[in-house]
Amino acid sequence: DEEENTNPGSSASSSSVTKEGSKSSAPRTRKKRCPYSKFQIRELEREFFFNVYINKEKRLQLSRMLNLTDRQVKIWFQNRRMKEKKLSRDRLQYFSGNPLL
Amino acid sequence: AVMILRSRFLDARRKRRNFNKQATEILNEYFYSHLSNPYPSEEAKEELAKKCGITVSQVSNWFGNKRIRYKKNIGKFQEEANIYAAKTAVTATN
DNA sequence: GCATGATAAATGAC
DNA sequence: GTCATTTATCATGC
Repeated sequence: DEEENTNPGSSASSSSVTKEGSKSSAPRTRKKRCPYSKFQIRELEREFFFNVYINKEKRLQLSRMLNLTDRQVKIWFQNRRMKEKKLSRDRLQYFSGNPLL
Repeated sequence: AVMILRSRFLDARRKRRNFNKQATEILNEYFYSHLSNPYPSEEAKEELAKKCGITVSQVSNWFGNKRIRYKKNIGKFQEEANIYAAKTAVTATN
């Protein structure tokens, strides 16, 4: 069930140029949200289990393996840490009878 | 036992349940009375959460969804906007 | 069948 | 780095 990620421009070695190579620092269109595949998530989660903070070396290695950009892996770890924090807050609230009342 | 509870909790994250009508009223009242800047402060969120009987995260989710869905189709919410505008106008005159 | 709440990528403030 | 947020997607309610 592993549909590989057809990331627009991720594999392409050429077209990573900002449009209109001339002067206009164009208001870059926000990158469309692209859900990651099960395989990508598993590998990211596996690394997150070992260290919540990933170093630059492993980040580059992981980005190549998963066909993601270095920036995407970095942001994934940031979001994942926020998710972990939220889960902790929710667990606390869940097991305490009286959170905010 | 704890593991079962924990797993059930994690699975229940996405088990959506609609808010009751009163909570939706309160949230909409705030949203349409702050339409120019529908970004409640952290304190305002906590108070809304308390009044609505939901969590602060749920308040944030509601405003996030409301802002973008309102912006994406203002016309669809026009009737709703008029209702709450009239409601707040009445309370203002009293 | 969409409305709605929650979550997952992506951005930007700080 | 954190963190509120935007946006699209997901999963459910009805």
